Amino acid sequence: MLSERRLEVLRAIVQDYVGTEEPVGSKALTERHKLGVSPATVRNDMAVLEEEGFIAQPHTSAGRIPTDKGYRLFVDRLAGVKPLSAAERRAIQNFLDGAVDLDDVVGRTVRLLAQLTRQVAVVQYPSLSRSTVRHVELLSLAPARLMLVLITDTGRVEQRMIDCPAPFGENPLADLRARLNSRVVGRRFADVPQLVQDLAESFDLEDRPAVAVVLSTLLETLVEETEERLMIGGTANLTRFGHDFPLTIRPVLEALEEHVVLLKLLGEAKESGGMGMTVRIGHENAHEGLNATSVVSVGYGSGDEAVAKLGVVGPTRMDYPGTMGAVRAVARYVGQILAES
Amino acid sequence: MLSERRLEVLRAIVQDYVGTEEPVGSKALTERHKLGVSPATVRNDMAVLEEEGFIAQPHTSAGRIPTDKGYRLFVDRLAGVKPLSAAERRAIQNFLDGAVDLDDVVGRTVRLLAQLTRQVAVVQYPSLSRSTVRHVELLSLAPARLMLVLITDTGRVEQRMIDCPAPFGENPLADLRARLNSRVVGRRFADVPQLVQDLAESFDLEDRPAVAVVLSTLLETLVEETEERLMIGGTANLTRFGHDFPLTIRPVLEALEEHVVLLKLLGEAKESGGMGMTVRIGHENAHEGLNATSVVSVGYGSGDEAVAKLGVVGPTRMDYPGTMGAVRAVARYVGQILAES
DNA sequence: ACTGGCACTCGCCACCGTTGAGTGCCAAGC
DNA sequence: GCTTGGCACTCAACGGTGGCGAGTGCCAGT
Repeated sequence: MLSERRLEVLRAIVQDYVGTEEPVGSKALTERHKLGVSPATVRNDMAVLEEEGFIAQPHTSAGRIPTDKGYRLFVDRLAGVKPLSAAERRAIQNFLDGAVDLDDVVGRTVRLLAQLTRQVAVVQYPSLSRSTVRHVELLSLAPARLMLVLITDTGRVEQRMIDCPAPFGENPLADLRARLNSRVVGRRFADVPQLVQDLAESFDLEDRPAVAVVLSTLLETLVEETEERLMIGGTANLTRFGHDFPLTIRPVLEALEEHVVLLKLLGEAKESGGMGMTVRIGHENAHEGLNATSVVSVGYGSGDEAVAKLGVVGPTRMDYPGTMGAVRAVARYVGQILAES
Repeated sequence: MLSERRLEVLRAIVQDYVGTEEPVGSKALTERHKLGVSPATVRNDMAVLEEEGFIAQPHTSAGRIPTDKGYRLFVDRLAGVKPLSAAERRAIQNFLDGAVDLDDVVGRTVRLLAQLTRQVAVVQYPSLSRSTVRHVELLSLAPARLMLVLITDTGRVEQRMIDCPAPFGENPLADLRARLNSRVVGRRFADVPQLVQDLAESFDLEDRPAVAVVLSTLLETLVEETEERLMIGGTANLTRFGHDFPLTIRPVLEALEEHVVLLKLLGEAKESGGMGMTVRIGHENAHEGLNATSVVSVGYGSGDEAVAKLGVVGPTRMDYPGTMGAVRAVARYVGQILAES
C-alpha cells in the first residue's frame, strides 16, 4: 500500500512535471515542496512508486515522469477540480452571450474552451436523439418535389429534398402537414416512428405513395441525423506539445479530422452519470493516435439531462484540475445559454 | 533578359527542389536533366538567376533554392496545369457522388481535395449573395413567435426566430407567406430589399408592425448570412512541411482557424476572371502566418458564374502543376454536382 | 560562349572528454 | 524500523575538433 507521504510525492512529481515539462529529481522535489524529509527518503519513495508503475524514468539517471497510471491516480485521488476565478467566469459569460444561433453558440464555445485551456477544444452539437420536435414543415418546390424541414427544440434545423412518385396537391399537403405536426410536435425523436405509423392509411389511395415517401424520409432524417456533428478548434495549441514534433502531433491531427472517432470517444465517456466529467488518460483512449493525449469531457444540456458532450484534447502532461474546472464551467454556461433560447 | 536556357535551368531547379526538398547544385542538375551543357555553364546561369532574385542559397557553398519570385516565374511562364489521370478523375466522381446534402458535398470536397493534393484543403460554402431565393417559409411556433426559414437555390437553409410585437393570426400569416414568395422566389438576394419594400402597406394596420419585423428579419438574414462560411481539412498534411516544426506550422494553424482571414484570402483571389485560378505565393499572401505558404484557389459554381471559392494551402515548395490540376478538376466536378441537385 | 580545372567555403557528422544532475546502495543515527 | 548523509556510478547534454564532401567562384584555354 502507498503511504500518505508517497502519495504526496506523486502529487508533487505530477505538479512539477506539468509545470516544467522536465523529468523531476529527488533534490529538486524537496526544494520546491516542503515534504519535511530528505532527498534520500524521497528517492526510496520514488523507487517504490516506480516499482508500482506510477512513475518511470526516461533513461537511467534522469528524473522521473508520471506514467498514465500515475496520472490516473493523481486525477482520481489527489487532485480536485480547480474552480475558475471570478474574472474568468465573467469572461465566459461575456464571450458566450450575444450568440445569435446554434452555429454561433457552438463556434463561440469552441473558441472559448480552446483559449481557456490552451488546448484543442471539441464541442458536439446538441444531439437530436434526446431532443424533441418543435415543428415539421413541408414545402412544395415543384409539382412532384417537396422539401421537408425539421425543427428541434435545441434550435437545430434539418432539411431534406423529397421526390414524390406522383404530383401532390396543395390540399393533401396541408392536410399531411397539419396531422403530422399535431402528432409529433413536442415528442421525442425516439417516439416519432410509432406515432406516425398508421398515418398513411387515412389518405386517399392515390396520395398514399407520396405520403409514405414523406414519412420514410422523415424517419430517415431522424435516424441519420442522430449521427452527430461536432466542431473543433485550437489546433494551433498542439504546437506547444513537445519538442519532437512531427511524430507527436501528426497522429493527433489525423484523429481530430476523423469526426467519427471523436464522436465515439465522447460517446464512450459516459461513466459516472450523464453529466459527470470523464477523464481518459493516454492509452485509455482506444484510438492509437490519441495514446499520448488525455481527453477531458463532460455532458451539457439545456435541462437536467445531457444532450451532448464537450471537452478538450491535450497532452497527458496537462493541468488536470485547471482543465477540468474550465471544461465544467463552460459546459454549465452553455447549458444555460441553450435553456434560455 | 533571361535566355531560354536560363529559364530551363530555373525550371529544373524548381522541379528538383520540389522533389527532394534539398538545395540543388549544379552538378546534380546536369545529371538529372539533359540540359546539354556542363555544370560550369549552369553555375554561371545560376549566378545570373540569383542576381535577378529568382533563386537564393541558404548559405555559402550550398545548392540553390527558388525564391518566391522564382516560383512566380515558374508558375506564370514555365509550368502548365497537369491534367489528372483517368483513374483520378474517376475517383473524384465516385467520391463526390452520393452526397446527400450541402454539408455533405462540402465535407466530401474538402476530404477529397486534401487527399488528392496531400495538402490543406479549404472550401467555401456556396455564397448566398449571388444565389437566388427558392422559398421563404414562415412558421408559427407560438402566438407571438415565428420562425423564418429561407431556402436558396444552392440548397442552403437559414432560419431565424422572430418575436412579434403582437400576436399574428394564421390568416394574415398565410397571406404574408404567399405574397412574400410570389415576389421573391427566383430572385437574387440583392434584389429582394427593393421587391418587398412596400409590402407592409397592404396589410391591416394592426398587423403592420409584425409584418415589418418579419421583413426586416428577412433582410437582415440576407445581409448577415452573406458573410460566408467555410470548411477546412487535411491539416495533418502540415506535418510534412519541414523539419523545423513548431515555428513553421504554428502560424499556419493559427491562420487556418481564423476563418475570416481565409475568406478574405479567397475573396481577394479574383484576378483573371471569376472562375480563373489564382496562385498566391509566399509573401504575396497578406497574412503573415501564411508567408511561407502558397495558396491555389479557384471559383466554382453551379452555373457559368462562380458562387464560391475553393483551394489548397501548402508550402511554397509544392508541386504547382499537379496541385493546380487537382484544384481545377475538383472545382469542375463540384460545380456539376451542385448544378444537378 | 562554353568547358575543365582548381582553390576555397562551410555545413554536416562522427568522435571525445567534461560536466552535472540524478540514481542506488549502505552504514550510521534517531 | 524509518530516515539520513555519504559515496560511487551512470548517462544525457554540451562544446570543441577534425575530416569529408557538396557546392561555389574564378580563370585560363578552346
